[in-house]
Amino acid sequence: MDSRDLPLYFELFNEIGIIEQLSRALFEARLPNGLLASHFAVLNGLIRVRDGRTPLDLARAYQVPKTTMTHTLSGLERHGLVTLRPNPKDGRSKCVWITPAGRKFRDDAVAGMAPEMARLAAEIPPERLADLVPRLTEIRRFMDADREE
Amino acid sequence: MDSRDLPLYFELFNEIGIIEQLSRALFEARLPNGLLASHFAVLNGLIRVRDGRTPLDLARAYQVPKTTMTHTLSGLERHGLVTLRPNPKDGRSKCVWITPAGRKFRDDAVAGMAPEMARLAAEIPPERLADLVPRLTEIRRFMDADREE
DNA sequence: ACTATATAGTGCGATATCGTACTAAATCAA
DNA sequence: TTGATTTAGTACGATATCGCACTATATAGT
Repeated sequence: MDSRDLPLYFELFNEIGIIEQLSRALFEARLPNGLLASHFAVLNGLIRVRDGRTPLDLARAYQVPKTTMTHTLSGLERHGLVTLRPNPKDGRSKCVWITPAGRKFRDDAVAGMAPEMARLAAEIPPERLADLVPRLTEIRRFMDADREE
Repeated sequence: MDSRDLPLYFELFNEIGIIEQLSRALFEARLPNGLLASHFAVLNGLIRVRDGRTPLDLARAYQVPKTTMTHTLSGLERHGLVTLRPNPKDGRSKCVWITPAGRKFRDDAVAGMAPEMARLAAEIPPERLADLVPRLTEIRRFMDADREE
């Protein structure tokens, strides 16, 4: 790699970091009481992929230490948004199930974000994202795979 | 906005969130002792833009509460990487200056990341970023401006 | 000038994140 | 089968992040 290209890669991650911070702030401003983006992300994954997965599966999916996932799940359970049951296939493990309240909470959060997304869409139309998102996915996939070596 | 476009925007922020997490982990793995990405980011900004700015300026630049910036700066000062001096133009305020040690620390961190960036560059060549980064910048600028209303 | 308001930084408490170490259960090795 | 190793989850402690409230200084209104 030409060393003159290095700043470009730093700039990429810099922009991504700032957007992440802004989007998280935007998001959390619409979530009630003690619930954060991390809680929403887990609920969202339980619906988008499937529920019944183990805490460790979820920790790997979200790239967080398992202790962090334990903490996040305990918060979700305290709010009645998920239930933890023993894993019938492994006595050490548990399975995470989303509750009706959890599903409603997630749907409401998504609906609440729609106006914000519409404001962004007015500036950046979907056609421009159709090209952008796959490129980010490509980068994410590579980094995710690269990490495991 | 067509409601069918909504998932695309969620996917955008989802990808950005994951990449941010992976890049931060990659980055912090290369930083010594008690120093995190937040510390590096501040040092980097003091060099990229200029030093001598106030803590509040920095807090705004990085979209963090001023209490968080106070904490981050105290950590940097404890490690001798920045110095805080009274602001000659405002008795309530201070100015943040990077030290030679801080400059060296930042340069070393950048150099240490070069191999990681090179691995990414082997997969995603700079030509593809040349187009990607400005688009992210556009989104970031809009969100940043939108936030202040 | 004097008062009211706004602003810069910090102390403090609450919660989040994460590393280390531990327990219990599963798997592997012989 | 038995003992060693691996794995799932958690308890605990350290630090990060952030909101609230406070002090000191600056600015605006009169």
